[in-house]
Amino acid sequence: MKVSREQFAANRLRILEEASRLFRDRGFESVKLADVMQAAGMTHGGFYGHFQSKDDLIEQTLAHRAARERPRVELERYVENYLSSRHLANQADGCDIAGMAPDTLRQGPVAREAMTAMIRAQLDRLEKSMRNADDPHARRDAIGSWAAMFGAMVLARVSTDATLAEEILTQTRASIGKLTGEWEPD
Amino acid sequence: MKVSREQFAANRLRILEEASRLFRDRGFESVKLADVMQAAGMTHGGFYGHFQSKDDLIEQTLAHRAARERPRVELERYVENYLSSRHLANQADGCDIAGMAPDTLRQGPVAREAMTAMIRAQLDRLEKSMRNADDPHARRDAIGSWAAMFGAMVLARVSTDATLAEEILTQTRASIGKLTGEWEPD
DNA sequence: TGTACATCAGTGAACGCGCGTTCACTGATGTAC
DNA sequence: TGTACATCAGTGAACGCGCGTTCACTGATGTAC
Repeated sequence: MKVSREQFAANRLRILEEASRLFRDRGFESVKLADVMQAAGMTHGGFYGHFQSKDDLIEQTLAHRAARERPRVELERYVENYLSSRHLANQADGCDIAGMAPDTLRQGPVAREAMTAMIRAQLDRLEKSMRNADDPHARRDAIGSWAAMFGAMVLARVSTDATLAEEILTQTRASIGKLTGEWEPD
Repeated sequence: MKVSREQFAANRLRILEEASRLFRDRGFESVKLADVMQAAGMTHGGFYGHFQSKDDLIEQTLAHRAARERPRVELERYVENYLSSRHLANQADGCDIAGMAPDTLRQGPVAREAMTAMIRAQLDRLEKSMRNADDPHARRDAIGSWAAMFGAMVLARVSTDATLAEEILTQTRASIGKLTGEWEPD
């Protein structure tokens, strides 16, 4: 049965949002189109009214999330939240880059282009949030901190050892603190 | 045609090594068993004489590489090589963790257990290589540095923008230099 | 040391499952008059 | 403002391709005598 124009547009957004959550949680490969459509409250046949293929969905999901406006952050709190047990466990609602960049490594140029835009935006955003934002070293500190945050989250999520995972998060937090000199100097 | 016992053992090792290179380069999913067997100089049918399944191959490949003896490193040079354009481009011969941890995120507990062992060994190795190895902060610096190195390599490899990729590597290198105080203090 | 035979590693064709994709159909939307 | 009809978003069964897995077969290995 046909739906209204507004409902059609809403359905498309719903698919993109549910896909984004599922992809972050379980990766592009193991998430089936039927899973996405079911999560969006439809059956799988309707998928091709919205997207050309699964690859197209992956690309559009990344582009959709990349285009999202994001608020300016307060750096210290952002780092704390990012490197928290809550974020470790909550992949579906967590960082798009931590959740999808590992899978995007194996995707084609279009998907990787969208992910590159997300990374670029994230680095710019962090740089502007640095206490020393006008300092020529702000960019270095932003990149170094972000690489460590992202890396720590991926390593901690791979780990089957909860103690090791927590240690990676905690020590990376301390390490960024030392790097940026923003808290707990030693 | 049957082969000698020695040849059989050699073939198994050859499969594991070729699988490791292919998996690092292209990931677990897109590498087909036929690709692995062809790289090892055999046809795909012989695979099941060595392994129970593709998942079994993935697990044994990780365990095989995790069991490898690794030389003590000279940290400064190790970081330079790790965060180099050469390592960026050369995935097949590069770091096992950078090459396979992103894919292992989506694997079962056995594979993730083997990857966890690799991460643990790598952190211990780096900690012992720190200039301040006896300092209580050595572990923090090792974890912070490694998270940044691993994260930077994955982010740079996802990037379709070569300039951004190089910037991530260079700035992360500088950032680790500042963190560990081992070179180029500012 | 040589011969006969059982074993079994590797071959390559064939199978079959999972999942992306297609398609005939339904019935609500929205337009023409 | 109401009615008739064309459009088309969504349904769910069916299709078919790719690739992991199986299997009958081959011929070299290695053991028994």
